[in-house]
Amino acid sequence: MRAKDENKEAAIREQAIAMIVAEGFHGLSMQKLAKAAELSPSTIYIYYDSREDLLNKLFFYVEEVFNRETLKGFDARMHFEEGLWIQWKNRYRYSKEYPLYFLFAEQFRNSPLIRHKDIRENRFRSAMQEFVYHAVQRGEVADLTPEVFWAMAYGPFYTLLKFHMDQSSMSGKPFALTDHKLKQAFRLVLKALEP
Amino acid sequence: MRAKDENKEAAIREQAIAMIVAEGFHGLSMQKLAKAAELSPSTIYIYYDSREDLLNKLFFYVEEVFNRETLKGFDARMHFEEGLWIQWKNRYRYSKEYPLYFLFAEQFRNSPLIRHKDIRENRFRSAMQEFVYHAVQRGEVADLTPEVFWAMAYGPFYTLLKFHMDQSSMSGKPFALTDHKLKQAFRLVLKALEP
DNA sequence: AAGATAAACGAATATTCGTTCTTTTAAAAA
DNA sequence: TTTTTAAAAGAACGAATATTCGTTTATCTT
Repeated sequence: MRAKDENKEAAIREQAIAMIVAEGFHGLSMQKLAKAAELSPSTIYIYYDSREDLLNKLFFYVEEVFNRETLKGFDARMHFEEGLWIQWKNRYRYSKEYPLYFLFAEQFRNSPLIRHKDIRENRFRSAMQEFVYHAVQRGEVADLTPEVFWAMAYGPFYTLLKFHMDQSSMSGKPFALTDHKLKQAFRLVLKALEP
Repeated sequence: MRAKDENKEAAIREQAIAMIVAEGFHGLSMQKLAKAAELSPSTIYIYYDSREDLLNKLFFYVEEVFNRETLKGFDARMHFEEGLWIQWKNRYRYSKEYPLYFLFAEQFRNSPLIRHKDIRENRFRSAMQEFVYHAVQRGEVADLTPEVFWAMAYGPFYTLLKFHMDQSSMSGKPFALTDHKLKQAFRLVLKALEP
């Protein structure tokens, strides 16, 4: 029997993500995708049951890469400052290495597609919860509702990151996120979160 | 001549926003919209040149309401703590009074549609810039890059608000944003931003 | 080398899309 | 009341949509 060409699955995935980032969900048609990935429309259906199945699998794949990259060098028993900083750096690095994945996930997260599934639970890892729990025990960080903590610890970071990715300009020139600005914001967040 | 029924324009607008929030941009078809607004597809084209024109006008309308609501009771010469708190409360109130508008705008903002236009500039009002400038002069707040300031001042707020709107659950039960949690987060933000 | 099997293809399917055409209707102007 | 004019309707348009069908092709097994 003829062997599956695994390159094709990756080609479909990468082209689909690129198309969605460039033109949105309605910009992804199976025929245009087939043309971009240089294969027949029907071939897509060998790897994915349907358009909806494709979208779901794209999201799960991207989320998997995100989780892997985000946990690199991270340990739940780290001191708070070190652990949170690693999280920031990992997420920042992820957005630079996989910018299309990042933009795709943001688009997905803000679309109603996600509401029809129950994907959101996994977003916040139990490793992070454990990390925060121990840091609170050690008196390294204020004891807050999980959502308030998350909002303080990551809200500023993601706001900066999205400015950067969208090349938003608050005044004149487009914003570029530097290591210095990232560290500066991090210090402010630490200040807010000290017990 | 026959008079325009202005109710129709509003009906089209509200139904379109509801459809987009419920099913995404590709969930908005002119024929389904016509059915939902109880009129003929061709009637839509009396009020809007095309589907794209409709989407643009929806966004501008929603942004206009947002700006109006957000500036209520706000003055650029207010003291920093009072002014920023009014901004938080106004935006919170807006999200409660116009939840569909809020969700629509979030979806629009994270889609590539917005990249094809140049809408984003207006997002951050000059009134806000003036407000921050004076507060810095008076030594009420740290002097930061606009983007870093914005990320600190609004990042946590919007993260909380989106948890609330999406009914995300970080742990067990769905999150509900209370006045108390809002005030708590606000105090933490003030702490981070003090000079 | 021959046969088997699934990958891959490209054309064809029915449906839905945005938009326009033609006709009817209602209200303002005469 | 008659005329005029644009609002509103609904059927119809071609183009594009997701998916499937029948056939061909490549590679593994025998």
